[in-house]
Amino acid sequence: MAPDRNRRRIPDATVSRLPVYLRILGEQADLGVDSISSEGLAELAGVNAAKVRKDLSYLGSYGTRGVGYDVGYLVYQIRRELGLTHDWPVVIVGAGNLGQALAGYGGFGERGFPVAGIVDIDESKVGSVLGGTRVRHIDELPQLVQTKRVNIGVIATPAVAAQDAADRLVKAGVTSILNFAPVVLSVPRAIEVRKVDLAVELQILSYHEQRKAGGAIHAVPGANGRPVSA
Amino acid sequence: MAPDRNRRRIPDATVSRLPVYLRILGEQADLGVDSISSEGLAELAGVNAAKVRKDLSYLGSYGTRGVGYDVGYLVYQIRRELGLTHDWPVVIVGAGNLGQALAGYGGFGERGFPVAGIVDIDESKVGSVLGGTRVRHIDELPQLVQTKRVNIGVIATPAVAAQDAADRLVKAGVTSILNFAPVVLSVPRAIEVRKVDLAVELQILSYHEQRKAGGAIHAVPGANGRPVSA
DNA sequence: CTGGCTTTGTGAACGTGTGCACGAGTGCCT
DNA sequence: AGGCACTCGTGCACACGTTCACAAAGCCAG
Repeated sequence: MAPDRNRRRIPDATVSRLPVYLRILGEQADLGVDSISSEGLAELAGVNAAKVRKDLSYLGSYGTRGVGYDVGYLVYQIRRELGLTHDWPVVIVGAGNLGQALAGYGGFGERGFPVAGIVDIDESKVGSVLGGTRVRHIDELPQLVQTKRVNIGVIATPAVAAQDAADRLVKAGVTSILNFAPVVLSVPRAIEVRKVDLAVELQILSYHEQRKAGGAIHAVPGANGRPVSA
Repeated sequence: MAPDRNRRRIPDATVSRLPVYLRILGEQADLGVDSISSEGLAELAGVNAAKVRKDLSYLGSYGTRGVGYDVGYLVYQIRRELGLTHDWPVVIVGAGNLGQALAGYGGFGERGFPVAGIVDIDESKVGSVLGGTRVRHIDELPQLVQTKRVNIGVIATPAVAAQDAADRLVKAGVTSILNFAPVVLSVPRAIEVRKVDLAVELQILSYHEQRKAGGAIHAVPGANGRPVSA
């Protein structure tokens, strides 16, 4: 056994599943479960057991053959790998509907992502208080990012304002962005961007619905074959 | 059956990109652009040009060599393939922070997913009006789904209530679910589920942040293996 | 201590997705 | 009319992700 194998370079697909394992393991720990098999974890996570084992193997060999994984230790290792050993304050840009909901949603702070601040470009929104945080003007962004050591920015602006928000975030020193606006952001290579687009998700569901209905759309009685395009 | 149907079976990865192309094409159309090359579209979508061409080829050969794609026609074809030729009313379960934001966010209706209704299990929330829609009690869900012909349900409840919400949606006849709660839902195979988990997204960003910092820090003593006997 | 049972960790096969490179059409210009 | 510049559509090779299958490793009973 090499003392420290190259545990680096975890596949993207695995990284996106680790948070799911982490949440489940936390729940199990709360239930008093202190050991879990790859199969048990797989069932709870809704994935294949071999996938769980391979995913966890990227962290190192933390399981015990014939027994399973120690829940507490695994939680610790995953948290370590995901960088969740300390909080990551986030700044929200945009105090509209979504920004308000995000700020009001307590889940962020609980999970290690406290809202360091909310900013908006609209003067009329500045000063109001959302989820215990006062809305500040976007010009205060650089100062906010620096004093609170914020690395992660959340864009909750309308589409047209999103690129400007991104530019400001990057300029202020943020290096990761979670973007809720339906736009493709243009940012320097070094900036990590993740996008959450509700319309896209719904349209994907629409595709599958359309597919199910594909043969027999109830709304078109008597019409056989495909509709004639005008 | 029409032989035309054989061409169906679009890869998942492509399906998830079509909405992005669609949005961009719509914007271009509004700008008066009536023809676009795969390279132009690729740039706007932030992807590879060959990927765009391959993606669009699954819809059929709707481009013109030497010229590009007719924007209007492509919009029509993508909308058709995604099943966006008519509206898909959605029902939102959970009138908390997120449910309110979703209902208040007008973007749904605009993009063809009007909010047919919002339901909550909490009597005290029933009756209030969000985004022009009155909150109803969850017991009215089956009736709502049937009268408004809803196929898509959105779960915006706390985690503990999500599975129950899913069960009710399925029972009411919904066949696609967009889940915002951080739980793995258990539903019949035929039900399409998509999950949006903000904490997961943030944790993925955290991983990358940790990684960036990781190279410099690297100050973990005794990182080799775990203690032999517990 | 030995044998049997359980579960991990991983090599290998398979499937999906990506990107290059180039043939095949298409329109424009001379 | 013919050549040329341009761009699509796609075969192919490679990268990535998933799943199977099994040896290695640990635990327990007797």
